[in-house]
Amino acid sequence: MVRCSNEPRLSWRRTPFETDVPITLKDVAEKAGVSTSAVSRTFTEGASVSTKTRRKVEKAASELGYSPNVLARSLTTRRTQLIGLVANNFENPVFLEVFDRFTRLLQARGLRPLIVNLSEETEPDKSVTMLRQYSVDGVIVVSSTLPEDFVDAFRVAQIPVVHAVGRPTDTPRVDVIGVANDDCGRLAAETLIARGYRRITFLGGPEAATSTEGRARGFLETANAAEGVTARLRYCASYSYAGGYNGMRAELEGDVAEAYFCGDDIISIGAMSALAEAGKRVPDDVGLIGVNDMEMARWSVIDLTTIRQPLPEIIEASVSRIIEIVRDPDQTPTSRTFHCELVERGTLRPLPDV
Amino acid sequence: MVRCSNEPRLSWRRTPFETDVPITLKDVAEKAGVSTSAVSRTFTEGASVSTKTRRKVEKAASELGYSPNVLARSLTTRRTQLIGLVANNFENPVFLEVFDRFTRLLQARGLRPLIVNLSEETEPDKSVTMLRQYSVDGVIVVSSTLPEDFVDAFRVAQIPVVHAVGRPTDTPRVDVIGVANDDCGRLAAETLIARGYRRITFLGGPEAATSTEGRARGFLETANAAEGVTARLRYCASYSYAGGYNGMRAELEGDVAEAYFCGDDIISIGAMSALAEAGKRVPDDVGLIGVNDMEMARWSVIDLTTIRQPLPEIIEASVSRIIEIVRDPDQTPTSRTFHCELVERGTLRPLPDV
DNA sequence: TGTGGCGTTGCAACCGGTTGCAAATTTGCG
DNA sequence: CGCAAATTTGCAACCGGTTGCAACGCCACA
Repeated sequence: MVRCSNEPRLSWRRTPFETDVPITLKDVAEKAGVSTSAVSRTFTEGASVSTKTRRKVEKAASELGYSPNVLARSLTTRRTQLIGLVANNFENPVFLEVFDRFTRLLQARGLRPLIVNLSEETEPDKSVTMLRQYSVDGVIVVSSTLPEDFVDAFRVAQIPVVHAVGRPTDTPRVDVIGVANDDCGRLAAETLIARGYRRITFLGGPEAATSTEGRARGFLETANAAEGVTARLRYCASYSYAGGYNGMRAELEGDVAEAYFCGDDIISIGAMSALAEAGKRVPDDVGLIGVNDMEMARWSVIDLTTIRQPLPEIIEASVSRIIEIVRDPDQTPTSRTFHCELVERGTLRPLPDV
Repeated sequence: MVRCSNEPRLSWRRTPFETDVPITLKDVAEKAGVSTSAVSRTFTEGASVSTKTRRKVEKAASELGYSPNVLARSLTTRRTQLIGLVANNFENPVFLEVFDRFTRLLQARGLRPLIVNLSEETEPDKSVTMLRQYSVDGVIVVSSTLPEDFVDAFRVAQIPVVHAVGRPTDTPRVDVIGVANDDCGRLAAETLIARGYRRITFLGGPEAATSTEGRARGFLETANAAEGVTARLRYCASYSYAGGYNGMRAELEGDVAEAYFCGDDIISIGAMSALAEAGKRVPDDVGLIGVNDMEMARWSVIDLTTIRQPLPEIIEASVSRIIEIVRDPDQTPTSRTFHCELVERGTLRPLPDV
């Protein structure tokens, strides 16, 4: 390999980016007539450099279009500024909003998201290896359907990890940011009952998802406590349109309930489609209420009544938290719980007249 | 900093991931009783190692749970296996499919996607710096609305770049993979005219988007060549639900056309919502045809007639191409053009009886 | 047994940075 | 102006790997 950074470059114009070989510390040091340490320190917060050399270095650096190589730096600082963003559901449109927010927030903090798509991965260790090879500073697992072993694997591997949209508990094994799922189920049941629905069903996500269980519990608790209300459960194969669609198709073969609490907005939309195909009108024949309040819920073709999960807040909290843990890894994991609220739109019948 | 990899570890069980400090080459070398070079070569394809040492090394490595540090390696090999994935539209749900496919494909090839969200970035150089600091091997720009300066900036910075979903031309400045946008516009116009629509309008994306111009051109060409057909144009502010919604709202204030060719499925859906709110039925009162054939287009609540852009193929081609360019950067940029096809669903009136 | 050839091995330099330490310089103060 | 303290600087080692090169061991063949 030929390094020729010392020889004059051939380009007729000397703009920062018209160089053939990446500029290194050494190039800048030479040009500025100082040691490489001086250059390094100029680019290191809080290091000791006189204003004079700093100016010389900055001049040389900007003339050469130099910017430090984060990866080389990471070798000694042990910080890559890389954050693994692990997800396993690319079917639910809400995740586009989620990625949008995560990527912006991370970028704004000088971090870079390294996406890991676990859609068809079953080996926790493999995903750990994938991220360890890149020495990510930390990992944000954003999923409520990923088996616990996955997030556990990061803990065991000593990689700082935050589980976003996970299930908060009193003594979590890793940091968790999520919502009170049972409250969410309770709120749904209360809302449906208040609307006068009597035969109601929870059309949940995958039975194994951490979110499903809590929502089912809260829903059933409240429903069973109410006079004359019968509540049932049905799980969908995934948090996706197809999941909701097929779930509702199955319902349509039997006794259709008066209203459904869907485990996610996307399930509601799938259900809505199946109902439409079967000639049932929403909300006239069947009521629907979802969870999330994703962007699409407010589209007027959808116009979905739903329970808002404060995703922006959850995401912000996750990013802040991972930064904290990276800075000081010896923290006891904590749960942070956000609360849900009802968002009224057009898929439930109005409150009965008093 | 204290390195203590030589001292016995304290954990009661010796599983690969229950170590406190990341395992390095040296650890493995020591344990296997060989030099670090031997270890390195064991993990380097095509290097010269005897079967005996290879076995010793592999044993030690797996006992220690060692996997090489890609970033450290990249210093000498000049390959990080990192691919920048640059996008600026996180509002169009089709991008979730796009990300899903890209991330899977890249992972399958041993590459890692580094997402860069350019939603609110206006400085091309900044995005270049962001990616150069991480020495990405290459960049895939996936957008038809990003100003050309951005992808140009990568070219100038000598970073291998592929522009996916871009506008193919005869002499592209960077590699481009996309569709024949004017064919796409032509196909739309032909389809609408065949259905007997006479007053038709192109409800395009942002006027500055590379895709919009070609589609408009093909659309107008064909429409103007047809007897008794009048065609108009209206641009939407963005490829998003809101873009389409507001675009159609503006239309509704004037002369509503008989049918609309929407520059993207998501624009169709926005338009559809605005129409529904105005009490217009699709396709009875107004016809709609989109572009993309995104997942949602087949949802029965949407059921959108559309022109399919072969995204899976475009994405596969983009990944293959970036790998080629990374391997051999001195290639003349080429365009690769895919063709569109009509997908019939429920938002156009049927063919008139013959 | 001697010798040539080949596959394997380790040394040491290097990739692009950072950082502890001691030397060199500047500053403050009497 | 002299001297000690504070600040700045460069040297050199190191981060975790790779790789050119020369030395090594082994085997075949004469």
